[in-house]
Amino acid sequence: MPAQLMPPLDNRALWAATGSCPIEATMEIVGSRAAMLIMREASYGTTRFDDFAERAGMAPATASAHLAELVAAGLLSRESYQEPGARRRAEYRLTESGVAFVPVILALFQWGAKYRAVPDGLTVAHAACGADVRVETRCTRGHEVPLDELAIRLSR
Amino acid sequence: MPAQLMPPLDNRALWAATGSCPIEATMEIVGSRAAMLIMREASYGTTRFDDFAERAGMAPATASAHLAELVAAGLLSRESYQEPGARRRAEYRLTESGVAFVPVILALFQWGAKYRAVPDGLTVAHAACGADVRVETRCTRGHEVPLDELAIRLSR
DNA sequence: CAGGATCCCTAAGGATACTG
DNA sequence: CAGTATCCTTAGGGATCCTG
Repeated sequence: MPAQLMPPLDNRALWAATGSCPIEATMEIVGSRAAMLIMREASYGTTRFDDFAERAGMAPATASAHLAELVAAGLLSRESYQEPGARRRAEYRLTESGVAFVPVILALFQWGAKYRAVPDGLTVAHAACGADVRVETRCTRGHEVPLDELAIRLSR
Repeated sequence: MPAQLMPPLDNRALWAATGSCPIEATMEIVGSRAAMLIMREASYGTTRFDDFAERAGMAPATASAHLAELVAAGLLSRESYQEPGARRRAEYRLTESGVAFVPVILALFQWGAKYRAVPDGLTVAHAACGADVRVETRCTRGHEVPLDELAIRLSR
């Protein structure tokens, strides 16, 4: 039905020219289910160790390992802080590159909501105006780009 | 630095209300590196078995297993065809839901290109006008939504 | 609360070889 | 070309228990 997306090309020639594939590089960091769920939680505002483990439904050891990896990869920051009179706590927050990762989460969310999850489920909204949010593919000239009009190329 | 994204909330209450998390549901299908790379290839226009295995750099058995899974999940279609005088071939193409998955690929691409891969690497362009393409978060009223103004909610 | 240590176990996936 | 079959290794990740 959808004819074809982009002319067939030999990607390996392209990857060879640049040294690495951005998608593969990304998948090396968040390619596991656990890492992606941690990023989901962080995107929802979770900051505490136990909350990550509990809400993402994983063992503390798993949460620990993946939180450390994501901190090392620069997507999360770990700061320990202490409110006066309380004990020390650690908190994990999205860094700038972590925030930049949110569109990935959103794209996964959007696809799953449409093709996998129950209808009338969750939506993501623009807090300021209340309207639903979706990810769009748009070019720098402002056109919304149909998915069959994408072309990959070397930028130089 | 990026303060926080969305007010902290207990997602489990939300997931319980709807039955499943769209992101988890999506990760069950394409949560493995191999499956995602197959989707990358399909998005680039690869259609033949051997090309998938070779370009995604995986053993034929692995390619076989994941192609079958993705066909079963409805993201790819498998058709065998026969050009007159030639032998039968099988070809895998994106279905409608497979095309809808492209923004995920694009978001991963965009993040990796910015934070992981070499600069001056690959870009994705709008074939019709030549300008670079990126994924944007935009609400239905047309605002481009800063990532710290997203709010998740139950749609009913 | 925020983990570290240990154990175990299964599934993902590479390598190699073979077939219609 | 489009796979199947077999073997084998590793990493992901659950369960449990312990600690500052």
